[in-house]
Amino acid sequence: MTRITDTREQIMDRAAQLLMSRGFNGFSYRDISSHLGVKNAAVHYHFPAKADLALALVDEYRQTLRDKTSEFMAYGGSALEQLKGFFEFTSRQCHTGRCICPLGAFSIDYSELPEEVRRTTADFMNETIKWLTQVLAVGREQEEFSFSGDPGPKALLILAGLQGARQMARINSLEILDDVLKQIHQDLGIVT
Amino acid sequence: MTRITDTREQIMDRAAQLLMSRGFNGFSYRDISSHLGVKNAAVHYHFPAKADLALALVDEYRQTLRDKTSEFMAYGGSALEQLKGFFEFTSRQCHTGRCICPLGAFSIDYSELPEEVRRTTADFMNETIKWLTQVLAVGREQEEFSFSGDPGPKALLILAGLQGARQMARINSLEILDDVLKQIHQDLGIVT
DNA sequence: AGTTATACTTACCTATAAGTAAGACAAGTG
DNA sequence: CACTTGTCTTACTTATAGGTAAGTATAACT
Repeated sequence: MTRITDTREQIMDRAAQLLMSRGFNGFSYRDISSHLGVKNAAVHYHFPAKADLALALVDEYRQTLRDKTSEFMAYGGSALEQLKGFFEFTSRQCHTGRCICPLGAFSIDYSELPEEVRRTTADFMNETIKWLTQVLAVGREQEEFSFSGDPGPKALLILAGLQGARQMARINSLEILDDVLKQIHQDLGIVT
Repeated sequence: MTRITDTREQIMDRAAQLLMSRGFNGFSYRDISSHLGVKNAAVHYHFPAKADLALALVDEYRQTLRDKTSEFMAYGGSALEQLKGFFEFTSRQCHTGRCICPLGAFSIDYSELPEEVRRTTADFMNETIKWLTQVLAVGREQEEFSFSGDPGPKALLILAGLQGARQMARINSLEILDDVLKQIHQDLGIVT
């Protein structure tokens, strides 16, 4: 009774969860198949090599971000709302066990990944940077928040801060992410 | 003619390099032994389990930091110099291929690590946070730099920013680390 | 000279990983 | 009805990982 691509979606879901909780080299096809109650080869049927799975995962993640941000990129809008949405998304992911960002998960094994995965991962990162840079520029223009210097490096610091906070939160506690988010707000002059 | 503990030191050196370039699960005893021209079991002789190696690595790293900071923690001093020393140390590590900070390397596999390694890693992180918090507090007191809010969260943001920047630099380029460092300076009101 | 400790090597073991080839079976199509 | 297509299972292969037990060489100690 399994619907078409039903298993495929389930594989993706489980893989995404595993990727963000253990890293790319931290889970195996067995972890996926046993959880779904299918055999190992079933996963290989949908994703012949693990690199195919990696590619699908990063693509899916990128598409999600694109859907959420494309409207803003095209027409502008409330930068503060975009920012808050992003922060909440990040926070919620961590609080549901998906503490490692896909970028973080892949960065460790980056040098061993196939070229296509590397390119897609890098593209994803650059899109994110570009988006946040514009959000910061627009938001300062509209006086929703303030900061000194160029929006580009500022965007990098915020993204790196979130990335690092997620890592540190794993070792210590999720409080660290909250503190870092609070500090980012403070540095942007956003009253909470 | 191998001097006492000579091989042990070489193992540590190579392991540290591998840890910071591939992550803890990204290298094997074989990677170490083949590089040193010894057999696999020789590494096991010095570090029976990989967890023992992990412990030694994080301990060594912690000791390094302790040596560099203990004087400051005891008597105070120029916070700006401490900060610059830390930044330069980080930057130099990345530029010599040791892009992944040990904390970052362990954070991915954190949940699978033995309790002792986890505790030591967490201790190391907390020591670093404590140190940077004090550096920030003293530096603001002495008007070497400025920022708003508590030193604690600010220290977290800076550490997380560096941590994240190292990851992002792996995917993109080392320029990202430089940009993030520049932005941190800017946000602290340090003129470069 | 004989014993002991150190620092290895040789030769294994077990577990698990990714991956593949071939077959089963159901649903739909000409 | 025969045939194809999509989706899986069974039953492997190959490679590598961490780890161990037993033996060897060398220097140091008594």
